[in-house]
Amino acid sequence: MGRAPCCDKANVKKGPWSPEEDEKLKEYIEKYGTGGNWIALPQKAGLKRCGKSCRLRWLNYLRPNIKHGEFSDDEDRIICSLFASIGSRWSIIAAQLPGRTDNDIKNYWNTKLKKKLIGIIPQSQRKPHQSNFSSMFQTCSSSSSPPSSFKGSTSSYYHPDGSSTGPESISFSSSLLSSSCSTSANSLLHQTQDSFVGHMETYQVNKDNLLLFGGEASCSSSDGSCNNPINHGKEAEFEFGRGTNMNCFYNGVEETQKLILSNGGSLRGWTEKQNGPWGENPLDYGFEEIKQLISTSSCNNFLFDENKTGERVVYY
DNA sequence: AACGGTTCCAACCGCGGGCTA
DNA sequence: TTAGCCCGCGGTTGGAACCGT
Repeated sequence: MGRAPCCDKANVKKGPWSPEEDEKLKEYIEKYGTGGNWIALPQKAGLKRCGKSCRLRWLNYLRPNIKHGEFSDDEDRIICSLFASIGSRWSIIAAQLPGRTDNDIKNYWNTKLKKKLIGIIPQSQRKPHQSNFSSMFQTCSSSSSPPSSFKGSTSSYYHPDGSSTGPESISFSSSLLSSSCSTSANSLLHQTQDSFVGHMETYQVNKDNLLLFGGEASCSSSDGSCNNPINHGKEAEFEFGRGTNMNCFYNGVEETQKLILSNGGSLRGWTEKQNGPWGENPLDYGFEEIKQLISTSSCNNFLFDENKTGERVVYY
């Protein structure tokens, strides 16, 4: 059973916006704001448009400080590295590029940037698709030697049938420490992804506000954030992906935490979500393939060095 | 100039998730 | 707990603009 339509489709205008409609919408929002209700807005503003259409028009075109036109090399690099890091999460990528909208970036990627990358290396040099645990972490070519806290260990893995294996060890790439990454790479170390779920036995927050796994604390997450991480002594449910940070909430205030697995830190229950952004091709070219293209292209400030990362792959 | 193919981007669509009653 | 509502996201599409012949 499908959901009810958001508006009366027979009585709403579709297609390109006229300057008059733009003016009406802009004027209304500048005067009254959105009121937190896009569905009711078009009627109040005297527009025969769907609320979603109004929202899109405002966000992608009318709102102040929207940047149109050519993307700079820096923006290209950020998009490349973020795509390699988190896939087609356009809203997250857009958040790193002031003035750009997710739609803009999506279009730019699909029409230009991807082709640019694909044109860079010949087909014969491209690897077949693969899904690799290590791909969840970005590495930096400029990194210094990794500190001891780069290695984590798992107490066990569990499977959908309830069985478990282990212990196993996982080593993580040096990019887990943002200090070893380039400035541009740092800018993308922001958003946690949701394609790996797991269970962290313990962690702690050190004086530098870094989350150190292997200490005493707890973290709970189902969406890439963890709640009440300050509570100690409990195991932590978490979910995170290719980002290196976890978004946590302290008394309702979101903070981004850098994620470091320390020696003795305990991970268990790694599962890779089926049909997640890493399990399927985000575009005609697979994520891994695009990533490889990026790693061998002009975006190579953000190299993915598979040799420095763990090789453990856990599948259903 | 005319035509057909391609590119680009604004806009649409459906879905998932959060919120609330 | 559940159902309804809305928002925001990512994928897709339609058509205008552009380009080559």
